[in-house]
Order: sequence, then C-alpha cells, then structure tokens
Amino acid sequence: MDETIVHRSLKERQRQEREALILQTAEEVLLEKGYYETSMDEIAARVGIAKGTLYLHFARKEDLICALIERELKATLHMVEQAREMPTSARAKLEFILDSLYRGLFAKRARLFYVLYNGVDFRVLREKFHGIKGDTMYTIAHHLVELFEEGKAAGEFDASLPSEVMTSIFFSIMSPQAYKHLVLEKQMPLEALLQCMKRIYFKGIAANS
Amino acid sequence: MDETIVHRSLKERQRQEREALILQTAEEVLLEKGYYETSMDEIAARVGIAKGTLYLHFARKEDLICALIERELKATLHMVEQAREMPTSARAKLEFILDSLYRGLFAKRARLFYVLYNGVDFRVLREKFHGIKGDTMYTIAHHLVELFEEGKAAGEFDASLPSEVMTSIFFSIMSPQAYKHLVLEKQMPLEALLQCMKRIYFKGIAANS
Amino acid sequence: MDETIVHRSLKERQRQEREALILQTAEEVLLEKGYYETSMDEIAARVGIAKGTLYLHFARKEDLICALIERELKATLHMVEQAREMPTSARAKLEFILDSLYRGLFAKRARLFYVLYNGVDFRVLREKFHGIKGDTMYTIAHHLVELFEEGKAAGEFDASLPSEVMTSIFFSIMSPQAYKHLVLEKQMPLEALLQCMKRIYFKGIAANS
Amino acid sequence: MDETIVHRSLKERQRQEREALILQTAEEVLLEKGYYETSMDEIAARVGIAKGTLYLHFARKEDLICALIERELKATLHMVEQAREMPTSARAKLEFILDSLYRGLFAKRARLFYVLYNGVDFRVLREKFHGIKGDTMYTIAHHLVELFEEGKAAGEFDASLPSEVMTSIFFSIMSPQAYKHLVLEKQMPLEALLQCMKRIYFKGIAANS
DNA sequence: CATGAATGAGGTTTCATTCAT
DNA sequence: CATGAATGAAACCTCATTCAT
Repeated sequence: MDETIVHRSLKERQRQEREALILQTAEEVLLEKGYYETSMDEIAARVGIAKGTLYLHFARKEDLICALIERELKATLHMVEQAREMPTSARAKLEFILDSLYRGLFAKRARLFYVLYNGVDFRVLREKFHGIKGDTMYTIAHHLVELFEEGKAAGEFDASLPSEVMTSIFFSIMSPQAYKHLVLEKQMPLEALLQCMKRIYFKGIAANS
Repeated sequence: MDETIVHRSLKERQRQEREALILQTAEEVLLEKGYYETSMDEIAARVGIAKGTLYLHFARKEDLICALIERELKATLHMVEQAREMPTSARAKLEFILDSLYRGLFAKRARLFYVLYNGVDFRVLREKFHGIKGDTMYTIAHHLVELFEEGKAAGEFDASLPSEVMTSIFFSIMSPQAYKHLVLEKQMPLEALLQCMKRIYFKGIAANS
Repeated sequence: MDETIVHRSLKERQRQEREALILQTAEEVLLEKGYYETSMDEIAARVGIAKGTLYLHFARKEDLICALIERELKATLHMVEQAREMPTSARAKLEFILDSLYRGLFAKRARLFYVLYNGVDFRVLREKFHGIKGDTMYTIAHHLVELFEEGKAAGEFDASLPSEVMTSIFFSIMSPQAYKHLVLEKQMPLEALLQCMKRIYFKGIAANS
Repeated sequence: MDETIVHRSLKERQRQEREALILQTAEEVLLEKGYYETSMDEIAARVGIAKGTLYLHFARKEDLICALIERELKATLHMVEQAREMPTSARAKLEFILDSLYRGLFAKRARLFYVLYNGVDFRVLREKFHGIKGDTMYTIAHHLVELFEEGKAAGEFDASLPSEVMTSIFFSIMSPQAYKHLVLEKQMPLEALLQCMKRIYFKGIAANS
C-alpha cells in the first residue's frame, strides 16, 4: 500500500515536473512567436515529448495557454501580496510592483502579463479566460485598488481619482512597444525608462499639496 | 469621349466605394476577431461578395490588412496635422488628439490604432507593415514629439522628461482593456474616463511650477 | 443591302483578323509557358482585348488551343502536300518536310507540332483533339505513309518495314529536348543536328542494297 | 531494448511500404492525367488515406513528383549499369536497355522516362528537377554516351556520328504516341514494333562496313 | 502511460467562365 | 459587340485533435 502511495506520489511529482517544463517551454515559444504562430508540434518538440503526451496534460491548446496565464497570474498575485505586506508607503509598494514586473530584461512575466491584460491576441480565449479573471486577476486588481485607497487615505494620492482608473492606467502605462521602441531600438536604459514612467505616473496621481 | 470618361469615372467610383466597403467590413471583423481569426471567407460573406471578388481588390490577405492600417494611419495623421495647426496650447492640441481618437463609442480607429501601436498581433505582417510604420506612423510620432517640445518651450510640460517617453505613454495610456473594463463592464461614462486619463497624464507631465 | 453586306464583310474580315491575332498570340504564350501556365487573362492582355472578347471567339480555353493546333496542322498539311508535288525522290520530299518543320530557330511550328504529337501536356484535350486528328492529322500521316510507299516502290526504302512505323519514328526523331540539349546548351549548330538526324534516319530505313 | 528496435523497424517498414504505395499510386495518376490534372486529393483518395497523411510523407506536391521521378531514374540507372556490365556487344547492351524500358505493357517506367526526358510538362519543376537531372539523369546519359563510344571503338557504330546525338535519338525514338497509335489502336504487337524500331535505329547508326 | 501517425476541417489563393452594362 | 467585374469551384497546404499500438 505504502509503496503504491510512494510510487504514485513519485509518478505524480514527475508528472508535475513535466507539466512545469511544458508551461515553461510554451511560455518561451509563445513570447517568441505569439499565440497563432505557436504550434503544439513545436511545443512538444521543444519539450522533448510526443504530441500525444502534451494532450495528456492539456486537452486543448487553449487549456495550455490558460494554465500558463494562470501560473503567471498566481506568481504575480504572490508578488503583489508581498508588496502589500511591506512596511512602506503605498507608493513604495506600487513601485516595488512595477519594478518586479518590468525589471530583468523586461521580464517575460511582464510581457506575458501585458499580452494578457492588454493583448489583442487571445481574443478567442477571452471567455475561458474570464473564469480566471474572476479568480486571480480580479484579486490582483482588487489588491491594487486597495493599495490606491491606502495611498489616498495616507494623503499620497489624489482622492478624487477613482482607484479603478488608477489601476487600469497602472497596468497599461508601460507597454512592450515602449520597451521595444525606446530600450531596444533607441538604446534608452531600461532603468531610465522605468524612472521616467514612474515619475510621470506618480506625479499624475499625486495628491494636490 | 465624354461618355467614356464619365463611364470610366463611374466605374472607378463604384470600385472605390466597394473597396471602402471592404475595408470597412474588414475593419469590423478584424476588431471583433483579431487577425488570425479573420478569414477572407467571412469578410467576403459580410460584404456580400464572392471570395474571388475580394481578391480583385486585394491580392492577399496581408494586402487587405495593410491597406486597412494605412487608411487608418493616414486619417490619424490628418487629424494630428489638424491639431498641430490649431491656435491653442500644446496641451489643448494633445487633448484634441486624445478626444478624436477615443470619442465615439471608443472609436474603431482608436482600437485599431492601439492594436497597431501596442499590438502583439500582426507579427507576420511586420515587414510590410514596417513600410507603413516607417512612413506614416513615424510621421505621426514625430508630430507628437514636436508637440511635446512645443509644450516644453511654452513652459507647459516638464522639460526634463524625454519627449519620446511622453509619446509612448500618450499612446499606451488608454488601452482598449481599460475601456472594456471600466466603460462597458463597470458602466463608467466614457467622458469621465477620458477626463480622468487626461488629468493624470497631463498632471504627470506638467512643468514644475 | 449592299452596304450591309459590305459592312458585314468588313466586320467579318476584322473579326477574322482579330482571330488570327489571338491565335498568333496564344501560340506564343503557349510555347513560352505551356498549357497550364497559360491563362486566358494573359492571352487577352497580350492581344490587347478584354477577356470577354476572347470568349466571343473561343467559348473555352480548350477550343482556343484546338483552333491553334488545327491551324498549325493545316499549314503543315499544306506543306506536306507541297512536298508531295515536288518532282524529286521520296527521300528528298521527306527531307524537305523535315527541313520545313525544324528550320528557322527550330520553328515554332515544329515545337507546337511536337507538343501536339508527342506531348504529355494536352492530355485533357485528347478527346476533342481526336476529332482533329481524325481529320487533318490523319491526312498528314496518310501522306507520309504514301511517301514511304512511294520510296519503297522506287527501291529507296526498305520494303520490309511497315510504313506506319516509319511515319511514327519520322515524327518523334527530333524532339524539342534534343534541340534544347544539343543546340541551345551544347551549342551544336542546328544544321549539323538536322544532317545527323537525317543521316541516321534515312540510313536506318534505306533499302538493303 | 530489442523490442523497441523491432518496433521501430516495424513502424519504419510500414512507413516505407506506405510511401511506396503512395509513389505507385501517384505514378498511375500522373501517367493518366499529367502533372497539372493530378490533385493531391485524388492521390490520397486512391491510396485510401487522408490528404493530411499524404503531406506527412511529402511536404509538397512538387516533392512527391520529384521523389517519383528520382525513384524511376534511379531504377533506370541501375538497369543501365546492369547493361554496361553485360559481357556482350554494345549493341546488345543497348537493345537490353530498350527492351527493359519498353517491355511489359509499355512499362510505366518507359512512359515516365519519356515524359521526363522529352516532356514539356513539369515546366514548373525544372529547378528542383534539375538537381535530379544534373545528378541521375546526367549519369544515365553519360553511360549511354560511353556505350556508343564503346560500340564505335569496336567498329559496331558509325564513328562519325556524335554520341550525344545518338543518345538523344535513342531516347526519343520510341514515343508513347507511337505506342498508343500502333500498338493500342492498330493492334500491332509490341514485339514487332520494338524489333522494327531497333532495326531502323541500329541500321541507322551502324558503321559503314 | 507514452507515442506519433492519421485525420479532416478550414484557410488562402487561382482562374476559367459568365453576364450586366 | 465589347468589356471586365464578379463568380465559385477547386487546388494546395496546415495543424489541432484523436486513437490504435
């Protein structure tokens, strides 16, 4: 019996490891090629498994992408929760979030997140996706709203601005295009761009002193 | 002779009208479904013509989309040029541009423009597309940069911010997602959203007085 | 009345002239590109008429090609009849035919004729084509058979060889591939090739002296 | 381990068998209808597989046809090499080649070979095709040239005739049209036709004794 | 379980032919 | 008559998904 359990949990762990590998790989391909140019064949090949095996983990291409998105959203949520627990000003917490999202070669996560929130790609996935939104995405947004409320209460932010709008702009202010255009093409240092964005954004929402 | 000319110009006008209708329809489908989910079949069906007829006007799907994009970009450029000629402050001109882009049911043009500037779609079109970008898109961006310089010179905007960054944010600040989430789902009036965006943005880039 | 007739015959002559022009052009395109790569569009464009006009003359692409073939066959028949009337030996007549067919830049006629007789292209046209074969082509072949009989009677050719076989080989001995390979690629003079072919062929069918 | 190998080789053998079946079928359709009238749909249907399966074996229609051609050319080359090794006169070797090509219901191979060497089809394939020609086809032709040289040296053939011309005629002497006309329509026995052709050809190129 | 060959719906594109002007 | 825009059948090819081994 025990052996069976151990065996099962071993199998199960292997399964989860492979699933993680699939998600990792899918993410890479997705960011390289975009949703429609990404084929299940290529993902399977890059992972080093058969296409059929891919379908043992994710019954549809959609499902794979959704799992991917959910994974990223959960990691993001975790990061946002970390930020909320920081013993600093609301602004500092928000800056921490921005930095986390966008640092590290304009981290994959940020690009994925952007694609997710602003993207025009996954149009078809929207419905399914909404299930996730109502879950993780909504929680993230809610944390941010609370952070903005927190900042307003502390006199940091302009209380006459709706927190939802502040959240929306927060998520759209630094687009991958800006990164591509300014950092990659025009050679602007990422840090400089981030500082600039923050200056504009936080000044824009600052309380009138 | 005259008759021939009249006849020709009639045919030509009909042709252009139909082409406009195709572009119009393609735009709708494109915005509804995205590039990859848009089929030539569906466009033809919606226009009410045969597939072959579509190909008389646009030899490839690519060409149709590019024509579409070019049309919108040119119209946008025209609008931006109008703004530049206005006898008002730089900020007023920029507000005019924002209003033009985003008013009217979050005008299709804005969404297309957004997709165009921030999109992760069209990955395949990039080459051809670059011809357009490098041409019209670049000119539009250049006008904006000059508007920001103008505002800086007039003491309206913070001269220590790079105009390119201001331009990037200007284009990404109001994403279709914000519109969907706040206006469509949360029933926020578009005008209120626009005012809010503008307040944040222009305060964010304002000169330190 | 008379005027009508004159008018009609004028129209009719114009019509025939145009038809000839169409056939001429079609022949050129056909030889350049082959049957399947030749489009009615291109023929019409090269002739300088509308596609619809083409269809006033030839109701189907097949018909145009058949008319073309028939024209060439009739010209060939005419030439063969000329040969038959020559006051020379059978061999000289046959050489005249070979020269006529193959001289002049490996005359279009020869290539068309070859395509026609040996070609693998017009497979689809075969049925329709057979109607022509049974008409003109058959007559041509018959003339050749008679020429061979004539030569046999005169002791020129080997009487134990069936004239039909002699005819078949006569038509296949100089393929366009031989021309392409030897004359165009290997720079062999056409005359030398022709002489060579004739030497082999006529020696091959010569009477045992 | 062994099982895996066996399994693999079984799969591999099945794959090759199917590929052979596809080539076989494609050959039939090709000979019946010609390149342009042959559709991948029809080949798949005749083989009894789905269209997609066809594309697992041959990524493009072109590739399928080329594989077909290459297969035939290689088999032909093999046969020619066999002939060269025969301890007989050059003429006997050449007769062996002719017999091999044309016997057996005017073997498909001969027709394909003819189409290949003399065809006006495949215009589009020429580039890819040239790779094959320049490779296998050239080798075959070269063998023939050497056979003719051999015969000349042995006093069998007329040394004043260029071997290249002899080769060209050798390949064009027995056209599929002759076969159709004489054997199929006029009921001439294939053997008789072959004998006749050979008599004419070899007498034509014989040395003047 | 893992595999990957097989499937077939669906997409783009071409072009002979028709027909309203 | 002449025109050429419109048609739509049919071809090639891709790829998510299934399923026998």
